[in-house]
Amino acid sequence: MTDRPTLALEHFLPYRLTRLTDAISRDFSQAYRARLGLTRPEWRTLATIGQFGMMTATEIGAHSSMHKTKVSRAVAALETRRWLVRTPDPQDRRVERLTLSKTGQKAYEDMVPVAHGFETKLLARMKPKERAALLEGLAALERAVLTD
Amino acid sequence: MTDRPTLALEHFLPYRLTRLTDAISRDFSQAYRARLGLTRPEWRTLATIGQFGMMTATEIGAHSSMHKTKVSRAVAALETRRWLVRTPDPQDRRVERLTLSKTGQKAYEDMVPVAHGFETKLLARMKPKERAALLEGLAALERAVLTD
DNA sequence: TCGCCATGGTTACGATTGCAACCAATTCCT
DNA sequence: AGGAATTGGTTGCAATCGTAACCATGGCGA
Repeated sequence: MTDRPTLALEHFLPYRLTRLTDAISRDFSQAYRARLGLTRPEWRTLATIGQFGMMTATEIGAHSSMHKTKVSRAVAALETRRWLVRTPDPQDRRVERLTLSKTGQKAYEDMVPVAHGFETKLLARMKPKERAALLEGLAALERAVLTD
Repeated sequence: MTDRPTLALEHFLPYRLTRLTDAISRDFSQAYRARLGLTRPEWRTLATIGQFGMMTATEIGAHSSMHKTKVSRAVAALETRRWLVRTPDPQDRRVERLTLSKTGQKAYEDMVPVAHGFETKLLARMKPKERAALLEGLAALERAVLTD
């Protein structure tokens, strides 16, 4: 009996991940898109500068896993919105030092509890043991995928 | 001491998921894109029909979590490639019954071990306990997110 | 110092995407 | 029976995205 080979899509790890990720980040983006009118790259840029303070565009890309064109456009959009200020680096005139404006900082501080709330509410729907398993498994997968 | 609120992006679940998913499905899509010249929606469509046999476009969308326009375009592409055949449903003339052609079936059968191999190799980089944790955690997250 | 490669960042372009509008066939309601 | 709402599927359009090309500046070796 040579069965035809089959693949159960619903058990296939890459598929499961994309489906989960699509659903979750769609839900989450609604939480801030409606409230702040931000696109996802803009949100990430805001989150990264908010977390680290002054940064360059390249650093933002490295830390938020975004392509540099995405960062460039997101920075431009946030600048138009006056949430972000560029100042040229006196040491190296290729570089722009990016910081949040007062308004941008305020927006960031408003956003943080929304993000935490979203995550908490999501994890609250799982049992403590499942939650622990998820976090352990994700950390291990990150080690397996994102390194070396 | 009222600290400013901060969010550590690298610990934030939606971000971790998108980063992992991006990396993994980029790697995987290279495995078949190079070999078969398929886009991701086309791959999913092939995988879904291959798994279930005859299907309608709507069913493919439901089972593979794809928007109907994506399915429609993927089906058209696979049809052009002659990997897929449409036959009108005699009961309901709105519906197209979609099946793989012999060539399409062959491509599917070639693809299945590649997919399994990819997944196995990925999971092999984790310890058995981590692997178990990941699968348990993902299942729980699916329950939490994709239902009700 | 001069030429060459590397780096920071932007832009042009083609491809992909989702939304909404649409067509055709069917079902529902009265 | 006959119009209204639903469903299966396709297409037009605007927005988004990644690749590659590009510009400007800086670093480095001879």
